[in-house]
Amino acid sequence: MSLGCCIAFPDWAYKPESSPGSRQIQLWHFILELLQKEEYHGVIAWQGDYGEFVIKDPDEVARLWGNRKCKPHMNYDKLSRALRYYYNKRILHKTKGKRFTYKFNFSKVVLVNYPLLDMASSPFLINLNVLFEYKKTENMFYQ
DNA sequence: CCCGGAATAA
DNA sequence: TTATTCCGGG
Repeated sequence: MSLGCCIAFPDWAYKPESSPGSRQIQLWHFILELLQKEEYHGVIAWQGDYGEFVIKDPDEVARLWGNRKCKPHMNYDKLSRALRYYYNKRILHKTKGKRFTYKFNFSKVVLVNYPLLDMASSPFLINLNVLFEYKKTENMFYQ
């Protein structure tokens, strides 16, 4: 278990993208990556309910994402379409009425993995469970 | 802005 | 399969 500035991630979550067998960086993993770093708090940050985040600078997030994926023409319109594909996959959902605001779906995973934990008491454990969901999505890829 | 269909790519 | 691109519609 590694400890970041304020969020704890399991060690497997730090496996480099370039390691053999690993896929290309996924958007929602990238989002978590930005959320984890202090220097991007002016661009994207946790805000409101647990798992809820706000894209404060959509153009910049799109630019960063486009930069990572070598897609220089990336913009928020296209990035948000990719985020919308996560709705059916139950990775994300929209916080209606709040501009540029989305929320990670982790409640179910919390119940599955930590039935006795109080979600409201530990933000970093919730983020941990987001990554457990990731592990499930990736078919235990990192295990 | 936000939504989701459709075509296409890798 | 996960986006990317384009886009009509609310």
